[in-house]
Amino acid sequence: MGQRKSGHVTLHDVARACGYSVSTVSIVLSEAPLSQNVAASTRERIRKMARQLGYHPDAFARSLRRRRSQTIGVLAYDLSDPFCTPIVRGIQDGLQPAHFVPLLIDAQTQRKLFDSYLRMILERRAEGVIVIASWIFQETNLLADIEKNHVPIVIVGRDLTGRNISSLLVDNEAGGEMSLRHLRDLGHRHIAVIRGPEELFDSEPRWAGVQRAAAASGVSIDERLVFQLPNLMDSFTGFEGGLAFARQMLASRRPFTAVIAFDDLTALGVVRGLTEAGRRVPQDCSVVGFDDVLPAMVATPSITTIHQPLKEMGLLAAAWTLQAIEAREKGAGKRIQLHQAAPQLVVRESTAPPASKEKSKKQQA
Amino acid sequence: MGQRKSGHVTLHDVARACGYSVSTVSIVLSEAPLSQNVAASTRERIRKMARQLGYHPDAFARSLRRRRSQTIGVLAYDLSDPFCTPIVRGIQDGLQPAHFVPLLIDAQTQRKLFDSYLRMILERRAEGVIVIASWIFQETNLLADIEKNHVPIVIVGRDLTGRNISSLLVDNEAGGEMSLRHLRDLGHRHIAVIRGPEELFDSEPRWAGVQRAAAASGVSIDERLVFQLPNLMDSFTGFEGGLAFARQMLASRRPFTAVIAFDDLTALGVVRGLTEAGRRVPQDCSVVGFDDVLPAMVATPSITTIHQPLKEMGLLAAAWTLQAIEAREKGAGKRIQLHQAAPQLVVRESTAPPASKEKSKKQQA
DNA sequence: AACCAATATTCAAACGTTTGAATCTTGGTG
DNA sequence: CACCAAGATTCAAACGTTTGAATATTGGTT
Repeated sequence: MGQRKSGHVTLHDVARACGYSVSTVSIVLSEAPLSQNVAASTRERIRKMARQLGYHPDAFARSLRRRRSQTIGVLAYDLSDPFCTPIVRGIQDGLQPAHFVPLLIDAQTQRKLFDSYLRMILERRAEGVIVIASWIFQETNLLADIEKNHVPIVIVGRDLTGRNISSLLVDNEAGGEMSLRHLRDLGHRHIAVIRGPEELFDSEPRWAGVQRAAAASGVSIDERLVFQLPNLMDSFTGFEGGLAFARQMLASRRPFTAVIAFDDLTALGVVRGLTEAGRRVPQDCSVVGFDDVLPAMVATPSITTIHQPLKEMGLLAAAWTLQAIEAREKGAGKRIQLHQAAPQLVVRESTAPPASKEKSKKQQA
Repeated sequence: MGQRKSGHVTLHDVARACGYSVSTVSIVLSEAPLSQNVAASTRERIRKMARQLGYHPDAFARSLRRRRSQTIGVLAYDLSDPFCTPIVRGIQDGLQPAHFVPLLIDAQTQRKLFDSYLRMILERRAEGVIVIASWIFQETNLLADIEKNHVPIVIVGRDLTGRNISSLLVDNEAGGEMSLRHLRDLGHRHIAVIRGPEELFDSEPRWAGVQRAAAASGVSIDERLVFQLPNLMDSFTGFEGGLAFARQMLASRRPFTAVIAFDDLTALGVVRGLTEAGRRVPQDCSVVGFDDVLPAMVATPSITTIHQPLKEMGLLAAAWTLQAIEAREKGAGKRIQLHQAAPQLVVRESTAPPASKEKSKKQQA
């Protein structure tokens, strides 16, 4: 009935329907400070009518006028990677109390999409941007655009403080250390390592951590048992890489009793490869992953891994973004921060002490 | 430099900078039909200046004026469920060519969040809504609101055509049949079944399919080998349920050589339970899942399952929504549709013929 | 009776676009 | 030289809000 041209009920409609001016209605419905001055009876009447007509304020008009979008762009490099979703959830939860909404989109590991969606995010006047990144994010040209528009940006999963961007990631090196130390404590001495792809930021520090812990605890790592995943990678090539390397390792007949895989999917690939060849995990060979994503938890044996506090990282990313926005409003200069979240060793079923002391016997069979 | 009060470059800025009126600049930059009448030289000049200043049209102002948001609200019941993400990807891909953007949010299986986010979607004037649903979506009050605002809506994962909503889901019954027939063809006769939670729409038809195929192929299902998952469920309780039931089945000492699990996570739980008790999959017991999500693929043994064409379903959902929007513009009445996507059996490592004992030996023939 | 301070409500301009209608240039034609 | 049709550009109103300033309505003091 009250609907004029647009399919939506507007302030105007409500005003006309209850005989007050648009201003009054607006003041009441948006609970502006002035609404204290509005007679309680009027308030009641207006509210009732609004409800009755099914009025919802138009976010566009409101944002245009208030110059606030209440939106944070969230750009995930690959939503189907189980790594992303807990972070996203943390972000959403962190934004909600401030009445901000994430504008969440999936770059599907394609640079082209990434770019065009980033532009879209700017056009929708996001007040901040959170990028969940990995290799996809190495160019700076878009950053320049963002900077030009003074939109605060936080990146999770990479350290880009060098390019003046607040960054949030797990302490990869500590995680690497943990995995090696765990295996060492179990008694392993012949440990294979599958490093991450060269392009991926996490690869280097994890490997460094492993090496450091090895040196510190007197374990030497046989170079011939160190592999590296190839570059192009969606969450699935990790699995395939793990599988391929496991086969390769076994074929080389070089003895090893444990594998440190770059991430959980890689670890699962390794398990597959070992199982294929008749090696049992963990009795014949231990495997440890990294990330602690769902598949690692529900596989049998479940994968011992290095847990990343993903949800907490998402929460923090949201908090930083909001606080950067606030700072900008107050005219405060922007402050770039870095946080390395503490990883945590989660011991599950895929690791155990190495078989017996006569290692070669069983393993070469 | 050109930026006045807002942090953003506006049409006005561009106009002033190159000495044309706002209208002209708008016409050129938005490639309106009138822009054919604009001298090529002016066009060039304007474009160049826009680029130089870093102008991006304000989506709010544009949407307000054009009365189009170019946005489809996408409400996922649980983004961290690996079931959701492929659908989301399909939706996003289906929307892109039409220059629509999904406003994607995660209801986290909470009705309260679901409601408040749905309102938010309406306020942001989404031109359509796609709900990826399961149990969470059983009330109609919100639907009424949506209807009132004439926003087309499509639901994927449930049949709500009864409530006048276009629905898109897998043919659960066919899937159920497939899983039973697969096991039967392998020679299994003692098959346990774990049904889905009662509240979940999929549960019933899958079970019906299993029963139908059983009847048709002369396999009888022992009622005492039929279980049902409890109601409250995030994607993880499926796993726990499977594990619990596996233990229970084994404890009952009732013989069975295969398990049909409600979904992949449940299947993985079953595998865990069987393994715990020393039963090998598939040599001692076969397990089949449903959905074909990532964890089923990367586990060892990989899980034989019923594949849902999730991405295609997402694409179709997007197409339907867009076409409903178009129809509404043309004043055509709304048409509600139903599609049951064809599932597909994916044979992997978790199923095999039953161990050849007394009875099964004969039946293999 | 004039004045004041609350209290209650409305005006009108603005946010950044788009677009139908209006205006201003042209050069070409009769 | 008056006239016209394109061709090129601009006017001005609108989209649905918000908000500082203005106005109208009270009853209460001097």
